[in-house]
Amino acid sequence: MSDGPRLPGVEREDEEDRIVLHVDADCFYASCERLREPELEGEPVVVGMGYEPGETIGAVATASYEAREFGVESAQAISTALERLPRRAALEPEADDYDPDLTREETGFYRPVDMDFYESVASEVRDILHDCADVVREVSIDEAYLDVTERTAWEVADGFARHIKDRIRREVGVTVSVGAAPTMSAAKIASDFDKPDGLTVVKPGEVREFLAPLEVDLLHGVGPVTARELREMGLETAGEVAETDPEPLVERFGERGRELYERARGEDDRRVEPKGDPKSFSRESAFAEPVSDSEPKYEQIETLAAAVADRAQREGALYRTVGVKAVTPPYDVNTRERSLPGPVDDPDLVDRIATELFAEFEDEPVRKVGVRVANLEFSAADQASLDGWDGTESAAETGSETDTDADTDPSLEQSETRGDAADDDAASASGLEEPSDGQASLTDFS
DNA sequence: TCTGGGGTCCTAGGACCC
DNA sequence: TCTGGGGTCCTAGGACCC
Repeated sequence: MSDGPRLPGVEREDEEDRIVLHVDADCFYASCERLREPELEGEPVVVGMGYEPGETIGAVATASYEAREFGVESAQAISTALERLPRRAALEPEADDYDPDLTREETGFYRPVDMDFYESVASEVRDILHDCADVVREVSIDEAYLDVTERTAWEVADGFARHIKDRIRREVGVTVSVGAAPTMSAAKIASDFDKPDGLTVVKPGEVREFLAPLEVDLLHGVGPVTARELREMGLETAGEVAETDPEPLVERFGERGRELYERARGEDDRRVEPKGDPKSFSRESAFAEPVSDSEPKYEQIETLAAAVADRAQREGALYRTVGVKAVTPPYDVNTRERSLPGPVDDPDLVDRIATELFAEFEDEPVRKVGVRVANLEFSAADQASLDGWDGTESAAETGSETDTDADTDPSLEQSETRGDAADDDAASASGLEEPSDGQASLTDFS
């Protein structure tokens, strides 16, 4: 990095010359399905979340480009997708949805999401990315930023990106689109510019020009709401945003407005950094139709609470906040949450708090419920070493069914920390956290 | 688009503290 | 008893992303 003397007054040396790649797999889930079912090559493929073969419930997670031609879109209800693109199986007379008028050409293949499989494919892609860059930020299962400043130069950046694309295609069998630019935000847009199997290089000095003609909603962070408001302000393209007076933007959108203005001008000084620890874990699930009875709702809450707590345990996370979500018709999202005085790892507590928080909605029609833990702390390593005197590694190994007895695992031990508390929840699970309010009683660890 | 699931970040008001 | 200003934490909601 510091290869050579720096002229006084010429700072931002390292801001000038980053080479950032954004690598984005093309309709990743559908590509994965084709890996194990090569017959799907060239055919319309729809991967549905919550979809079961033969059913019409769920939503489109990914549609192959062939399927998109029929108007099938991501996030669409499967029922809608099926109207636009019936499934190939409907050609068979014995199928429930058999339709004698259908032709092969107007049908496609529907598959349920199989995250475990996609994860295994993604990890092969990841290995290649880490092999090709010093810093990789994984954004999602099918998307990552790479800082390749030390690996290539602008003159040959397209060859370098091509090399990565080729390796992934050869070694894994899926195609990716790559954008190269001096900033993360421009690289992101560049990777989207020429999908699928695209490669777009935007060199320093070309960023403004590249962005200028793009519609505002192509900017990262501009969704339907912001796009509409920008249009109301007379701003249709990134170029128009770049040239406008930023003050009204800041007034209307706050900090985001400033960011929007800068990104439209190609200004983005974020470094590519590895992703840090997660901030929250959540699980949610929708009912087939709004449910008014309290029973099934509480049952779901309990299931989700257990799943979330289990996830946190497996990941070695303590949490200080437990929350629930209740989506009521037509589509009102209600959230409730409660924070504890200290971080805990306590599945029973998650269940109890979630149940209490949800009570408010027990008589209302609810179409979707969720449970969340947040304010996470990852002290698993410390905890293992401190708790480890008894040889057990962590609470993760103990089934929550069996360890109602706090003695079985010190990390689950609870202590009263507040006389007043309507929540005797007010407990800290480990002696690791020195409670800021100087609660005693947690020091009885040794 | 009548709506699936898992996340992130920002904002705004109120409580509480100094 | 009235009153200032600043900071932090908590909660609820909203927009957005994949």
